[in-house]
Amino acid sequence: MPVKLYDTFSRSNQALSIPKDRPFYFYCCGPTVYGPAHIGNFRTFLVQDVLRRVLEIDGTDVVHVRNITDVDDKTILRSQEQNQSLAEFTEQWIERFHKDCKSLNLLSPTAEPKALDHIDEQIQLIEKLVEKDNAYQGKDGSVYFRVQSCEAYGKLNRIKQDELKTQSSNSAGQANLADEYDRESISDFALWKARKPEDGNNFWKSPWGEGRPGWHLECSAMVHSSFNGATIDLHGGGIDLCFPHHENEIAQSESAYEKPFCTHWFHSAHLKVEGEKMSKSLGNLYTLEDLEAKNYNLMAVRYTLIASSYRQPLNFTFDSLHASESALNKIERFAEALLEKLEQPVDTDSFNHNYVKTHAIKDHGLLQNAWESLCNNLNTAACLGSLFGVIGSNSISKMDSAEAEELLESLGTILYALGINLFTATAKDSNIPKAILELAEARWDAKQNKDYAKADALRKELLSAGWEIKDSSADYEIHPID
RNA sequence: GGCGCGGUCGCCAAGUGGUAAGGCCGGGGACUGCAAAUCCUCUACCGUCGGUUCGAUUCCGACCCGCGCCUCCA
Repeated sequence: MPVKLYDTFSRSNQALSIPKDRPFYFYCCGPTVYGPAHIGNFRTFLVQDVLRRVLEIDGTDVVHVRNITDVDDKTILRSQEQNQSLAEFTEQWIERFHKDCKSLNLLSPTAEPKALDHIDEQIQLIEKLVEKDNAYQGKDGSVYFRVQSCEAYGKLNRIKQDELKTQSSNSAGQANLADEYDRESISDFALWKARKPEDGNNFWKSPWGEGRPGWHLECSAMVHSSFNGATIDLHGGGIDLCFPHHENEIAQSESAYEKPFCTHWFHSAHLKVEGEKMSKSLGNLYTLEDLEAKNYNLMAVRYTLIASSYRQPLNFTFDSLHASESALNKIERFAEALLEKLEQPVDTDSFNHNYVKTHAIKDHGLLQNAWESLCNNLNTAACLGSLFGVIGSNSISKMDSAEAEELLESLGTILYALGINLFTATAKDSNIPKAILELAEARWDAKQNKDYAKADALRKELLSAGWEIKDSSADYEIHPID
């Protein structure tokens, strides 16, 4: 089934063209590693991850490259503040990023090139651009891309060059004026940034003197080297990268190599938190660590971040996290019921291993609609809607073992596409004070002895101490009240 | 000013030219000593005004409101 995706370039839904003679080339702009990634960053990476999974289930061999930007103003500045070498500094955040990716169940990219490992290619690219007169060295020693030399500049964002220049006159453009004198045109952007004192030891040699690569250039060079100079099939990133970053990538690559840079463009919308734009000052730049500290299941975080349209801004709220937890729970009950239908019942612990994977199935059975929704521009909301429709239809009550097995495979495939593992919520390991444990134990004893008055009194006492008791038939649990 | 997105039940959110999926919350019920959990069950005419049409929430136009990018940013 063809996978359709909204293509930013053509501004329309397009069936992705899958090459027949080679894998599908998918490049994503990855993180700049100057600190922990926040959930907004992860939204983009998660959406890309789901797309990749859908393609793979569909039988497409995907080469997924996601770079790491390990040199820029922020990484340099922060490393110096920490008295660390740039490499030392970025290494810790790369590790942290990998850890976070793992806990969100993101598949590892096929390759993860780092900008600093590709300085040579970047210099070669600049040389090419200088040679072809697409670039020049400015008065400050930096090398700039001559936007005027690229007729097609602006085609991704549908911006006209003459409009770009006039932008300096409006409020948004004011900041641009600062270093206008260094370059020919306000819209020219840096390919190579000349060394400055504040860069410390962080500079590299180039034909234009010491300095460091510009951000836009890094991606062009890494795309080129990662895919051996081929035109790539899909390029992804947050919507904010659409301009100027991706526009600049196109300009650099197409000017230098004289062939189309990329066929489809894939941008995901941003995240708000509790209705507000994420920002440090508002204290709402949540990291996974923050959410874990609040005892949220990271699978619910994943669910929240992928459950609605990736093209729409998403308002991340704690309400939505709770809703996701409940929804996940509902899916778990459904899976559990299916597992019980099997002739040789499988316990929930092995569910993910046995079923959440790429089954080689053509027919998704009851979940065919759910699957088709995913293929239709990654419509995860409709997919989940179909899934819950099946869950609510009570269709499993009459199922035999074989039918349950089949549905489990379909379910597992859909969950794999979404990257959702079930039954991952770990018992919240609160440190329960001894006194509370004793009270709870006393209450349980009273209940067993049918001394309900005493049991209820103890429950109340526990409640006022901030602890809640939940009974099952054979046991009880103690939870702190939020 | 330029480019772009959106306004659907209390919240979140799909969708279609023929009278609107789903999730959460809430109400009712079952079950349970109670509570929790679980299960069953209930609730919308789609921003405003025009137009096209046999018929529009879905197409077109205007307007109102909200938002993003145009500067580092997933």
